[in-house]
Amino acid sequence: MAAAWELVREEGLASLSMRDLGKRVGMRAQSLYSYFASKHEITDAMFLEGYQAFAGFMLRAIDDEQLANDPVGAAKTVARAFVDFCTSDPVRYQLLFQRTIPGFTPSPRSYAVAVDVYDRMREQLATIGVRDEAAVDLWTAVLTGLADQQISNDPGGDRWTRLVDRAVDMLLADIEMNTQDTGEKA
Amino acid sequence: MAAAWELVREEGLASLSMRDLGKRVGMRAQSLYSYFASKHEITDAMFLEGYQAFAGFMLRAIDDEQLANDPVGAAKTVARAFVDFCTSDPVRYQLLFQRTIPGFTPSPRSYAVAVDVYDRMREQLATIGVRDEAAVDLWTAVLTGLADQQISNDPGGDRWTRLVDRAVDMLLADIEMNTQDTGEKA
DNA sequence: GTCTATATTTGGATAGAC
DNA sequence: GTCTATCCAAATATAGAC
Repeated sequence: MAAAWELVREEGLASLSMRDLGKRVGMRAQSLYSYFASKHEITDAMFLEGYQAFAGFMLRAIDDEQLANDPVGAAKTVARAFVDFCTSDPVRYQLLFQRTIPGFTPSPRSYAVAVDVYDRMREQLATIGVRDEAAVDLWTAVLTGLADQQISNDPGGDRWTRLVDRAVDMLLADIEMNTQDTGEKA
Repeated sequence: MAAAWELVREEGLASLSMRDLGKRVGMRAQSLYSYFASKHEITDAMFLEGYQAFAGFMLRAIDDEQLANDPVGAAKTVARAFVDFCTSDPVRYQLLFQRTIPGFTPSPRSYAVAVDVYDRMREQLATIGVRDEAAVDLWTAVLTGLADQQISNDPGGDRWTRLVDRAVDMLLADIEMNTQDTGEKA
């Protein structure tokens, strides 16, 4: 798996081949079939690993103390964690969030894990005040947009990532304005 | 070219092959080389066509009257035009804005056209009040983010595109707050 | 578990006849 | 301009020896 990640970071997701992977780990491509039944299984394992890393990274990002004492700061911490996760590994970002690998569909098992991770992310967003569907969708769009522009147009730089805090202030102001206050406690 | 667009919309950008394209236009793959020196030339021509369509579509989107009488409405018109252009043809979006086609790099000539189009877009953004670099970058990130989520997670629907007007209000409020007013006229 | 040998498919591209 | 014939390369995958 480590060799596979190395390779796709060097050559791109679409260029991963059994031959290259075999060479990288010091064997023939055919020998890999003792470990994975197909190339698809390898990609699927990477997909799964990526989502597990995502969940771990995001859940470690904030602690209860910041959440209680500094909700806006907590929101920024979460947002920065998300964008950092995306930009730190563009190929992983492409595999997890863009799905542009020709012909790849995650297995039901991996897909289920991904869905579960999204559920936990939604819970985390709720804790920082991003609750209703439209707010979640806008939050997601803005942060993936920043990550995407950063990766596409200024790889390795910070032209877009440095806008994350500003974007969070913008989003929170918008959410406050657009949330129908029912007068009840949440 | 029309057949090539058809094919990539059906099968994806990466799956475009000379054989398929030949079949679609009623000839052998080899005969296509009378028209294009290579497959790369075809992709490059699509890239160029895409940017020309983009420029035409965006420049037609607003008229001077709306710009003068209703600046916020004009901003929304421009934003909607952009997102509509992106979501109306996901494959073209991928070719023009995502650059994930394995091995494709636009020719200098096509690239120059793309750069020129971006310059004109920046001028258009300036007319609706999006002027300094950070504002342009944030605007771009938010709208590509919406388009991207729409294409990836709700193709054919409107879960994200319906947030465009709200996003523009959000952006304009943010830009007004973050622009250092020098006290001079622009 | 790893190898060699091989099957099979796919796709870009060229040569040369007509 | 279009065809047939062909070359070449890359890639997944299987069979079977060791």
